[in-house]
Amino acid sequence: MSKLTARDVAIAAGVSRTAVSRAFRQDRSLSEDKRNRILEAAQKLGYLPPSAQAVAKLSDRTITLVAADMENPFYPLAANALSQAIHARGRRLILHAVPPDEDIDSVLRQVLDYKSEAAIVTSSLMSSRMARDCRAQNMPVVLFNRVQPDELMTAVTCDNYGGGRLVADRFLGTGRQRIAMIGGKENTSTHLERSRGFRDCLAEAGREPVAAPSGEFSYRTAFDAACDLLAQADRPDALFCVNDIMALAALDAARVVGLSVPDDLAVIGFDDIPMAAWPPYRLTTVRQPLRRMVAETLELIEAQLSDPEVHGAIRILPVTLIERDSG
Amino acid sequence: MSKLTARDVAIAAGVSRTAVSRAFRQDRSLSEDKRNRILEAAQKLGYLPPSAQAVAKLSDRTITLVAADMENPFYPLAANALSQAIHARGRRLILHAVPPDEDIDSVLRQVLDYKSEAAIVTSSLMSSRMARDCRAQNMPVVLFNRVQPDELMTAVTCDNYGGGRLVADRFLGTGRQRIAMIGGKENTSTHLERSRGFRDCLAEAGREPVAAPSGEFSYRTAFDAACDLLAQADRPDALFCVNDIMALAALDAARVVGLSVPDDLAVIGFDDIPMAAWPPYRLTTVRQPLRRMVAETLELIEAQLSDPEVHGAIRILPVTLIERDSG
DNA sequence: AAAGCGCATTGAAAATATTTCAAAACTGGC
DNA sequence: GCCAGTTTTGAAATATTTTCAATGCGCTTT
Repeated sequence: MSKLTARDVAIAAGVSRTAVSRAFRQDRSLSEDKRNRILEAAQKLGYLPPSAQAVAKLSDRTITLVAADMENPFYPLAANALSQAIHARGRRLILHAVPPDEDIDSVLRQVLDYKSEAAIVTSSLMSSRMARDCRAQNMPVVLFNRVQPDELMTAVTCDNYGGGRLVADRFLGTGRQRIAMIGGKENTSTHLERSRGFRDCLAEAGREPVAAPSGEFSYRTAFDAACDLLAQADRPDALFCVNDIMALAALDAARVVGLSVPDDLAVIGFDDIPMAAWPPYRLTTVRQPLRRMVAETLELIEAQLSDPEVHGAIRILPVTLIERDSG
Repeated sequence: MSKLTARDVAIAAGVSRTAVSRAFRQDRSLSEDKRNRILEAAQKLGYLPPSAQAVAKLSDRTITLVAADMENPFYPLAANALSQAIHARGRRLILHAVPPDEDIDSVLRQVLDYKSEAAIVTSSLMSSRMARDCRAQNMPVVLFNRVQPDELMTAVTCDNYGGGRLVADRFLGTGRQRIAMIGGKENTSTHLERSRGFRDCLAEAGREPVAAPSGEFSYRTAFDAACDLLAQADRPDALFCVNDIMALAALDAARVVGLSVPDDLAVIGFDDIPMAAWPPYRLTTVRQPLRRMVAETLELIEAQLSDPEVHGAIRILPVTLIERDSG
């Protein structure tokens, strides 16, 4: 078996040797159609030109994490857990920070150029087109803590819907009368799933939230929203905040207003960040199984690396209600 | 001016074209001596072989942040600020997470291989040898929030020593009698400088800390240390914690013990993380001028990129005492 | 409708880079 | 000092990349 050269690929794809060379550079003078045909043939044969080999060598054993929203402590926490697990498996992690207003697709384009072994995306949604491109280049992509309506997308997430239900259940079980929630950013899957579970469970008991302002996942906005809510005459006596940072803000607001927790007001959060356990808060919250989520994510990546046909797995991991003192 | 080829480098270095090609690969069949001579000549002429160009193109306009210790909220905060500033300048950031027990040198070796434009290092110390290698490859390295006794090292840090003095000054000015501190990890420059400033200023007033346990920069350890300290009969009435996370732990400990802040106990931290301003804490603290530190860091990188001879600048930026309610 | 123009695409040939291979230089025993 | 083995080297062979002229397609102009 002689060594594989560009000529072999050229013959397989029915083009000139020149075209093969061009397909691997950003050279625009090649029709999209032809390039795809060449890349496909090259992949089947396992051919890489020297320059691509140099790049591939760099990216070897490297996993890219695409993350935005590093203001929410859950994400540094997740990044840290992923980083450690990835290092433990003899790989390295590079993190692409997504600027707040930047399109995920443009970042993933970079990631594709870097050709790391795989990408983990914790931020926003990606276009189906980009998902297809990643698959075409054989780069596994796993959405972390996000789901997306795409048959072929792989994702790991906790049971956000079930978590929302757990909270509603608990409020109902402890006889809360005026149940409210503070939501996150409207178009995120975490916000949508958590509040849907919460509302569904309430609805089954013939109830509904008395208020549901948005806290935009931020301390400051949630603090203001909670102050508003608690200043009203018919203030809620139970408050579900769809993440912990907002729940901590709600507890602080309750303190400012002079309410006693959990007697006057029960507060439950979501995530179980370390601060939730701190003495002044002792926040009851829904714990995301971070270690398991990380482990599953890496497993899915391994699975996709060893068999490129594997797609579309969505792993939803169970959550637990951590009962502390706030509700 | 015709295009530069391997032949030109070969002539300049007095070797064959083959040798030039070899110098740029990991090929071992080339004497160390000769390889260095070739690489030097190539650098002077500005020659890169195609495969190296492909790699260089990837790294173009990319700055690497080498960070560990993402548990301390100051570092995600700094990473975020750096990320935004870097993106604003049309570059991108990749972050190499350093596993807790891993050697910074091995990580920097990777960074060198990736050949990004520059590196910012927030974690631990690097060896002089590595610093030399980075300079040899013309990659600027700026230490962020770290200093290191090396003539040629570039660093940006806040005035940790001065900040320590500010705190001591304030405790003395408000008539505190039993002044203590909780330190961080012993061998870090932030811990050393902050506590040295604090101690020096006390010493000038003929005083010294009544206690100075280590909180290891972590909430949990600092909380325990503070509980110990405050349980004693001759408990301190003023406590300097060398970072904010530990100061928040101290405030929580004071609350548990039933002390009133700031009457029974003054607590001052260092960093001014967002949580310090939260209502239940209202922590008085020393603010690091994060935006300016970021701006200076990027300026130093620009300066080094445009003139490789620039080295050894250490920028120490002034800190401010943010007076809130805790001391 | 036909000719003309500009642009994208293509492959042969030229230029360049990489690998192979055999020779030369060096090394460390004897 | 001489030999066997290893490392280092450059000429030649092989591979890749770039250049360049040719082709064809779509659009405008006549």
